[in-house]
Amino acid sequence: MAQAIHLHQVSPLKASCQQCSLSNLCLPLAVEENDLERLEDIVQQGKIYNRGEHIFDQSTPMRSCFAVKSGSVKTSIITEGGDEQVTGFFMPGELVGLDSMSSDTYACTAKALERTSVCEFPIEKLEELTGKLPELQHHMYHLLSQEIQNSHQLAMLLSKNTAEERIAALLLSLSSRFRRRRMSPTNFSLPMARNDIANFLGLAVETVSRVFTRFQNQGIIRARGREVELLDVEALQLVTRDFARQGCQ
Amino acid sequence: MAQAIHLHQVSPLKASCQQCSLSNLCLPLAVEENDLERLEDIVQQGKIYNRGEHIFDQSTPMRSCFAVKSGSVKTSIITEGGDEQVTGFFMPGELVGLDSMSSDTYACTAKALERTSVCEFPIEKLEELTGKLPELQHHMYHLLSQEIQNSHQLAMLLSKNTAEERIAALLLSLSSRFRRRRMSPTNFSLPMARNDIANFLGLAVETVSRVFTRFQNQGIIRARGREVELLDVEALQLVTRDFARQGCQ
DNA sequence: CATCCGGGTTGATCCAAATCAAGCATAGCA
DNA sequence: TGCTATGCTTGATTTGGATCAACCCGGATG
Repeated sequence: MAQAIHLHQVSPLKASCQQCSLSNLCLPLAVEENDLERLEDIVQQGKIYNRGEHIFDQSTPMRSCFAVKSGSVKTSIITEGGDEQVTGFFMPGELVGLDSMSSDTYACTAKALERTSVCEFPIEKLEELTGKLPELQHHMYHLLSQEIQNSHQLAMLLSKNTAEERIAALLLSLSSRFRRRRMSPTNFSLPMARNDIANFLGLAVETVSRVFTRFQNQGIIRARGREVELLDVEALQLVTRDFARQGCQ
Repeated sequence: MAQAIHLHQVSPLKASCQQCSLSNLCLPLAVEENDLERLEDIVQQGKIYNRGEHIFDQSTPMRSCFAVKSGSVKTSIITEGGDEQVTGFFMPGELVGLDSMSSDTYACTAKALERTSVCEFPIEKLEELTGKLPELQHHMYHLLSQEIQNSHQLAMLLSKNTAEERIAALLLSLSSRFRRRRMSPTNFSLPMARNDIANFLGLAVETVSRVFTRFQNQGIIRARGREVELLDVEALQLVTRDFARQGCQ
């Protein structure tokens, strides 16, 4: 292990949540400054995964959840039939594996969409720590419930909205997540393939492609491969809202 | 300690999880016998709601989550446009409100589908207690993650499955939940209207109706209004294909 | 008792998106 | 340099379920 080489040095494996630029998005935000090292004690920081590598696999023993440090992660369920259902995309500062929290085995597979580094939180130690730090416990509950809400939101998108609305919603979601990280909310590169977008949104790849070009022709976005520029955010928001309004007619 | 007043009486408000027939499905299952009264201390038991009454409302301050004691509950999100999206049905022994856990306001509205009694767990006290009882905390995490998984399953159903598969899956889910309660898994009455089923599964009412009669003509079920009899469970499982999961515990 | 009304069923028509089918661009590789 | 694989786009055709429309039934109401 290349990492072992570094061990006798200035302990690069010892996490330093304080210095992490994501500390205001990630778990540290819920921890008092003087308790922070207790969190740092249980974290294993800096694991790197290459594009396509699995961080954990569905049905294997659940040991940890993971915070994305850089890169991005896709989670998906594989059915017995071999069908894949993408259940989420995770960006820096976000926690992966919450859907398997306190389960015996992972409920989904997590795969790096690009070169990705993560911080690992062993579940036993995390549970133990949340028992001692009410703020952290509160935050964990909040994250978990948030995840449920997200999923309900997705279900709503899938059951009630058109292809255009779904894609507009995804673009806006990504946009706001980039903004949170102080990156451009209008000019970013999609971490995932069209295929993954289609799967996630319950569409055929062809439909995703068509909607992208339609948006482009309308001057709402500009897209070249995975590079995307949102030219008219208002229009995108309008697309997602129009449908909600139709209920009134 | 106000509850102590009632203790020498017949204690109508004092919860008695021990005697509750659902204790092996509900929160008490995670609590040691000698800690049980700490759980009982924070519960407000026996609230009754009539058909159609709201247990809590979306966007109002989140105070408690609720265990269904008898009857059944429907949760739904209302969009700005007035659209309703049913997010779940809850039966005795199940916890409602987890999607709003540790949020400021409720993320959905919970409505009694019939005359329903619930036990109320004030969220602050519950959080405090889970900090002291690791088993209970573990169970809460488990319930929350389970809820995420259920929602992912629903998303998959909505994005990949046909009308017949969705309805078969719902019937099987209800069936297994009745079985857990030691009730007939093949002969029960639906707590919800066709309308709610349609909304929940992302279908039109007409489609739901058609599928029911189709199943009936195929001899898979017998349905008269809300009364349902599953005549051929194997056939139903076959319809759902790789969607055989969804069992709990 | 007639009426009304919400919930449920059934039939006819239409449409958004899936599917089928090519073709194109880029990257990795021998 | 060409070959293959992979991802993306575009066009033609098909289809599952939505929508529109009518009707039925049973229980509540005046």
